[in-house]
Amino acid sequence: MTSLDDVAKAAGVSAATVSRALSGRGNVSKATRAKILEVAAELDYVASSAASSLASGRMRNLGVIMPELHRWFFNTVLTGISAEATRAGYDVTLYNVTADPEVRQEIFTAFLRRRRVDAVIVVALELSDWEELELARLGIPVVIIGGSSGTLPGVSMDDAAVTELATAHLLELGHEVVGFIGGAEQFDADYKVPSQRRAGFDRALRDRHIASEPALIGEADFTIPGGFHAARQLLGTPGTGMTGLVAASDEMAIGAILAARELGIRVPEDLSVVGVDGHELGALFELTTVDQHAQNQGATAAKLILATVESDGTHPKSLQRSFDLLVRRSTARVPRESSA
Amino acid sequence: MTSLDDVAKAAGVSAATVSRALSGRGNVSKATRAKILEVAAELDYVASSAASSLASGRMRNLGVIMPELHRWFFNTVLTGISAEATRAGYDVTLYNVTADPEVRQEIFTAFLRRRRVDAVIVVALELSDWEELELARLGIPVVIIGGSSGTLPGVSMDDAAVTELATAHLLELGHEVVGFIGGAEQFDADYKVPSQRRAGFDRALRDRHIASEPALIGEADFTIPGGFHAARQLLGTPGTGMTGLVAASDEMAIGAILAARELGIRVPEDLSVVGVDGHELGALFELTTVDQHAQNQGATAAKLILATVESDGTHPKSLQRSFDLLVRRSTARVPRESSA
DNA sequence: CTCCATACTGGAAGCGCTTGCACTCAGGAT
DNA sequence: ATCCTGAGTGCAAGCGCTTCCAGTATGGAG
Repeated sequence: MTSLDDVAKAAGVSAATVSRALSGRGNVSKATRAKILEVAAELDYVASSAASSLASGRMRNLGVIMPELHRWFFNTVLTGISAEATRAGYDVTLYNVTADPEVRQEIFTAFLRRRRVDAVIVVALELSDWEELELARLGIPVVIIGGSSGTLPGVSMDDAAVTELATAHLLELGHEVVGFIGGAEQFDADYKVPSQRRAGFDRALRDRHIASEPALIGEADFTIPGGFHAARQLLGTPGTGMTGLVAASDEMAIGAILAARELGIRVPEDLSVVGVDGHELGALFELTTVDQHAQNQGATAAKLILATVESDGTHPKSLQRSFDLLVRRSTARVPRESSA
Repeated sequence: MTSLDDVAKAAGVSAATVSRALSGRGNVSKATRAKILEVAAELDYVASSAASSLASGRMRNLGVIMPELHRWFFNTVLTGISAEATRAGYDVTLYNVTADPEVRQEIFTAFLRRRRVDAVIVVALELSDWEELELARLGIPVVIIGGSSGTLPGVSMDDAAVTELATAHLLELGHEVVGFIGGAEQFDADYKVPSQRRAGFDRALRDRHIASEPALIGEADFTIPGGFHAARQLLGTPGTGMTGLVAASDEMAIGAILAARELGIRVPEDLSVVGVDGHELGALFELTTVDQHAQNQGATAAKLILATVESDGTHPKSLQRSFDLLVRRSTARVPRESSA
C-alpha cells in the first residue's frame, strides 16, 4: 500500500504538503497541488481512513440506527441517506437495532461509543431517556427521522396532519362512515407515529362533528398482511355502512384493498381507501395516498447533518417535511345510496 | 473521553497491559485483568476505533455492497448480515451501488480503498473484471452472495436448479403448458441470476421433452408491478392453453396472481403459479415457492467471512446454500379438461 | 528602497492504540 | 542447588496521517 510519504517523496515535497493538497485544507500553490494530484493518481494513493481519523478526529462516516429494514419506509429512507452520504464522500454504517433489548443496548454503549461516526441519524425509533443521554454524550450531531424527541432535532412530518388530510379527503368526497386501520395499542410501544396518525383521523372527524365509531377502528402492524386481516374483519362486520377507509400506512391500505377484493367489495365504487406514505406499490393498486417523500426525508436528514458536521458542529435545526395528497383511483365520491 | 492511559493509571498498570487485558491477546494474570475490567467499566472506557485500527490493522468492520435496498432479497440478506456482524462485534458499512456508473466506480476506488473494512460481502452484483481486480487488490476476504464470480468465493444457490425444481413441481402436477416470467434480456445485464433461472425452467421442460413456447415467456424486472404487467400480457393472449406459470421471483409471482385475479382467472383452479424466493408476502397469497432462505444466506456469508477474518485470513470457501420447495395453495393438479 | 503581510512549505509533535522485545520471577526438571 | 521455561509485565517504537509552528519567499504598500 502506498502511503502519504511515498507520494511526498515521488512528488518531491513534504508529507505535510501532500496532506494539505489532498485534503484541501491549508494553502498549497496551484502547481504543487497539480503535481501532487498527478503523482497520487499515478501511485493509486488513497489515504488510510484509520490514520486520517486518528489524526484529525474526523471519520467521514455517518451512523444510521434503524429498527428494521423490511418495511418500505425504512429501506427507502436508508436509500436516500446512502445516496447523499456517498455523494459527500461519507461512508454509512448501519446499526440495525433489533427487538432484542440486549442488542439494542449494546449498540448504544459498545458500538456507538467507539467513535466511529461523525454523526448519527436515528430512524423511527422512540428513544428512552437513557438512550438520548447516551447519544448526547457522544458529542456528535444527531438527527431523528420519523420519530420524536424532546431534546434532539429531527426531520419529521406532522404525523397527525397527514392522516387528517387523508381523512378530510374522504369526508370531502361525501363519505360519512369512515373506518381507520392503524397501529395496535401496544404495537411499537416505543414509537409514537401510530398514535399520532390515529389522532389526525380523530381530529378530522371531530372537526366535522362526526362521532368516532369503535367498531370502525382496526389494528394492524403497518404491513400488507396486517392491513389485510384488519380490513377483512372490519369489512366483514355487517351493517356498519362504512364507505371510506383510512389506513395509517400504504402497506396496510394495500392489504385492505386486497381484503375488499376478496370479499367482493369494489374499490372505489363500494369503498374508498386512502393510505399514507407514497409507497411505490401504490401505483399498481391505484391507491390514493399522502406522499411523505420518504427518500427525500432520508436525503434531507443526511444533507442537514453532514452540513453540520462539515461546518462548525453546532446542533442541526429541526426541519418539517412537507407531504402531498396524491389522488388516484382508490377513492371516489360516495355513492348516492350509501349502503356498504 | 477517557483513554487507555487513564485506565492504565487508575488501575496501576501499564497501557500495554490494559490493551492486552481488554483485547484478550497476550497474557494477563486473572487478578490484573479483573481489576482492569472493573476500572474500565467504572470509567466507561471504550477504545477509539481509529487508534485501534491504525495500530492493529483490524477494523472490526464489514463492508456490504448492494445495488439496491427495496427488493425483498436485498434487505433480507442485509438483515441477516447485520445481525451476525453485530453479534460478532463488527460494524456494517453499507455501500449502495446505484445505477450511476460514476458512483459505482467511486465505491470501488475511493471508498473501499480507504481500508475501512476487514472484509467485503458483495450482494447480487455481477462484477466486471476490473471490479474483481480492485476487490482482489484490497487484500481482504471477499464473499459474493447471489451472484457469481470465476475467482471469488461465494455463498450461492444453484439458480438454475431452483427454477427447475419449481417447474418440475408444476409438471408433476400434470401441467403441460407452462409459462415463465423472468428477467428481460437486458435487465441487469450484469447479473446472471435471471438467465440462470430461465435456464432451469428450460431444462425442466427439455427433460420432459416439452417444447419451450416463446409466447409463454414473459419478461419483467423481478418486482410485483413487473410481474403483474408481464402476466397480464401472457394471460391475455388467447388460446395458449397455459395452466401453469413459473415466476423467477416471488414478487413477480405475486404480481402474476394479482393479474390473474383481475382477469378473472382463478388460482389455482385455472392457473397454478409458483415463485422463487420465500418472500414473506408469499403467505398472504398462499404462494407455492422455492424458499432460498435469504436471511440465512446473509447470516451465513457474514459468519463465513468473519471466521476468515478472525483466523488466518486465507480465503473463505464457497458454500452452496440449500433451498426447499414450499407448497402452498397457489399450485394444484391440472384440471381434467385443460383449457385456460 | 524598505517593511510587512501573505502565500507556501517543511519539521516535528502528536492522535490513542498495539505489539515486539526485554526483563523479572516462579516453579518444575535435572 | 542450578537451569530452563513460560507466564506476566513494562518500555518504547511505531501505525499513517494532520496540523501547529516556524521559516522562506514574494509582492504590494509606504
